[in-house]
Amino acid sequence: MLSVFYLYLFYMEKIYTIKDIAELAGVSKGTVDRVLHKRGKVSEDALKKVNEILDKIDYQPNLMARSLKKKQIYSICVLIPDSANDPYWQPCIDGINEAKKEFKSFNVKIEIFLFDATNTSSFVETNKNVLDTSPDAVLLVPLFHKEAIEAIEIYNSKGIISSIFNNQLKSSSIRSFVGQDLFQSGRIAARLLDLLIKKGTIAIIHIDEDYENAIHMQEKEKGFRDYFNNLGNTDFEIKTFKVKHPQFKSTLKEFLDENPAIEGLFVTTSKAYQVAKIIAKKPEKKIALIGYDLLENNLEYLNNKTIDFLIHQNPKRQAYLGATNLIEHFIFEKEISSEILLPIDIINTENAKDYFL
Amino acid sequence: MLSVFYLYLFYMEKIYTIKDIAELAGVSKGTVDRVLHKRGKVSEDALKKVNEILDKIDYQPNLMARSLKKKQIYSICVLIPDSANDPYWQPCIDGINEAKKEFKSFNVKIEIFLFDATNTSSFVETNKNVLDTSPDAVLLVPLFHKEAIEAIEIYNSKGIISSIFNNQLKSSSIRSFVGQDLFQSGRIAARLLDLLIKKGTIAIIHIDEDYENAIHMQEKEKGFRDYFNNLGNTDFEIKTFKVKHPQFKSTLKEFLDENPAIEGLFVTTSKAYQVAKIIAKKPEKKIALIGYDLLENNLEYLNNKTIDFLIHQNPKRQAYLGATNLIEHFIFEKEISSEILLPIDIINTENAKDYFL
DNA sequence: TGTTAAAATGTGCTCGAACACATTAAAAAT
DNA sequence: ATTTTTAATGTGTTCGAGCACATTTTAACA
Repeated sequence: MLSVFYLYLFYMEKIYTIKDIAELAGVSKGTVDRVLHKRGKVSEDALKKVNEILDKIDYQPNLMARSLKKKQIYSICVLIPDSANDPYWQPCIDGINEAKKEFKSFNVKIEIFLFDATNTSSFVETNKNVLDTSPDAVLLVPLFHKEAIEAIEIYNSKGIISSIFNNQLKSSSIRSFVGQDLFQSGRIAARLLDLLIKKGTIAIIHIDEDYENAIHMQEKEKGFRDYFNNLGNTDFEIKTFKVKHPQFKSTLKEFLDENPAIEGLFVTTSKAYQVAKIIAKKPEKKIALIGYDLLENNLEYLNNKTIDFLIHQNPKRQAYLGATNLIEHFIFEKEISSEILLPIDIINTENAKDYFL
Repeated sequence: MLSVFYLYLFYMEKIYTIKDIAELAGVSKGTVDRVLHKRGKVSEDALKKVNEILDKIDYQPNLMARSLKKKQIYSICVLIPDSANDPYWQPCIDGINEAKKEFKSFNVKIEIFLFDATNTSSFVETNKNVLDTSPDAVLLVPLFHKEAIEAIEIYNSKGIISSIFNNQLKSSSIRSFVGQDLFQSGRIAARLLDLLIKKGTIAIIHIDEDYENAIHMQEKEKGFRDYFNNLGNTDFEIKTFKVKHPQFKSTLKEFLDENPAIEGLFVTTSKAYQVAKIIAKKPEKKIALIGYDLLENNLEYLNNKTIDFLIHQNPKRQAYLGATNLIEHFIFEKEISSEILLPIDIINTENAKDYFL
């Protein structure tokens, strides 16, 4: 019964055009256009008549017609670390290419610029190259704090929109950040270990890279400790272990030998496989291990159950959303979301392959 | 150096129009149009000339212009169970509305039809109503096997595209399915329990509803058992416990009392909270509990740690992807993906809120 | 060869928004 | 009162694809 009425409304929902408004207001479409775009040269009388109509109806400009007319091509440059040095970044490139493909028939050009993640000057240089193309927006991974801020300030002064993803960075010149809540991410790891083991020592392992991971690791540790602090008195002891790459193997072995009570490990970077390699050789005792990112190496140890869980930072989706946020701003005049926080995916042996979309 | 060359290519990448092709081939745009749309009435000579050009260039029709011209409004009807009876379905409605909003400026009208999940004839009736609007496509949750097949056959005979989501259903008339791999979903639950407990009895609990969950539950059980079978000889014993709603409480209590060795429970439907309510009253022993879906009730018991993990079936995204798959077919002429399997999200206390996007 | 039918090709308008340009009305200056 | 200036309003073209219709070319037949 009622559905007939709704059906009626459904089909009645008129889509108004500028011409419709002009006729309703008794003016020409030129005048309506001037009102809509506040171009002036409209008498008070005409302005009132048009606004009265606009108040009454819900005018939605036809975006097809608009972007057909506006021949402007928006250009977006994306700066990502070269995946040759670190496979973590490959999904980002895939994500950008997906966005590119999806919007290929629209007036946007997206270009990827790769830089060397181990080399600050490569980052600076690449930003210079990007600037030379004078794009409308830049999406970048701000690996190098100081240099990123500098680059973003320059973009901002030239009216170029900058968005970042993967790494958080505070600056009023940044229009958008896409990433994860790292504090929460640490809490998730803590909750998982809390379920896996009941007592003993847990170590937070920071494997530092050549480039800046400090903020990442600190936030994760804070969240991790926060979880156990809020638990109240438990049978857990939590230690932090920092290590740089070269002497990594021997020092970690030492650390484990010195702390026989260790029952669980939380590796705050994507290098859990390096830890797994070591503890896999100690089959006398199963140590719970949690790490980050679906790298080949990590998956290998996940599948042989040396790693219990991996936390997925979803770099592909981060890059994709960073790009589409900008694209949709340009072609659909959407607001740019200032912060997009992705869900933090928990991965085990069985759902790992699902996340390679 | 090299980048200058790429830059050049980048800006040179010409976007061809039908007019361009016509000029290049030395024919009129009408002829090009006939070739592109295989409308016939083209001489072999002209066909060859146009195809030669088309082979050389990468012609991408301007979708703005196309959808501006084609005033046809595609209509898609979506059939979802009413969330008044089962809150599981509310996110589906949200997902459809999101798709609706996203594509509101395009020539698509999406209408949601709700039916009563506990009532077969409501489903049949709603399908009749949908048929009366003669839509271009139907997206439905095929809760009732036989009736769904029948409805889909009718749609097919009228040239209406049908897609399904949430429940798998085999029929050659179905163009698309969006859902999860339920077998794998069972394996994930198994892996989680394998990590939570080392030995003892594990029960698979099927809480049957009035409507058809049978295939769902069977597949999940198969996957669950498959995981443990492949583990080889373990200290686990796996039991299955089926129960219908009315006598639920007492029979489950009985079952637990009769099986004191039970260490873990896997509830194959979204009713884990009902089990949690019972075991929460037995604090003398922590029983590991895994269930499905982020319902209010489930989250409550997840947060007080009676439920250890929930598996997220992502109904919102299922509905959203089901809709966009069809929408993009109509407006961008994309191929309809015949099967979209969503990742199976593992939820604990800490990442639960992330999944309410 | 001339006439007609059929096939092939080309032309021109439309969709809605944007904007340049033409036209008209009102105000200011002579 | 008439011209000039300025403000206000209207008209018409463009974007690219799609399609109806007009026109031309070729084939068929008397």
